[in-house]
Amino acid sequence: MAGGTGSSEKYFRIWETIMKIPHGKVATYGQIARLAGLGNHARMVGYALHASPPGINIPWHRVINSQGKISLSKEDGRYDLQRSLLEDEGVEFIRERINLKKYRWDK
DNA sequence: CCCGTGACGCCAC
DNA sequence: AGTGGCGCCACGG
Repeated sequence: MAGGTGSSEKYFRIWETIMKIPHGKVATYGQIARLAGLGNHARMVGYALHASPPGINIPWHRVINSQGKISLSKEDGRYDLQRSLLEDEGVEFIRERINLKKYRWDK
C-alpha cells in the first residue's frame, strides 16, 4: 500500500485507541492523541469524535479534558449523558471534576 | 484558496 | 482559581 495517507485512517486510529480504554477508567484528549500517534494534537481527537459515524460502538464518554472535566457545554444534552455513563461505571465526580490521579487510564 | 470554527492544551497574568 | 491568548490541525462555506 503506497502511503496510507487517509484522514479516515487517522480517525480510525483514534477510535481504536478510545475503544481500548478500560471500563471505569477515563483518558484525556491529549492522551488519546499521543497513543494514537498524532502527537499532542488533542483537538484532532475531539474532532474525530464529533465526526464519528452514528452506530459505531466506542466509549466516547471516557474521554475528558486535561482538567478532568467534561469538555461539552452543560447546555448540551450530551453533557449529562456522559456524566451519567461515567458514574454508572463507578467514576466519581467532585463538583464537575474527575480525579485523574484515581481514574486516569494508566497508559 | 482564504476564513471562521472547534468534544483541546499550555502558559501568562 | 478564573480569564484571556496563542498554537495546531482538519473541515465546511
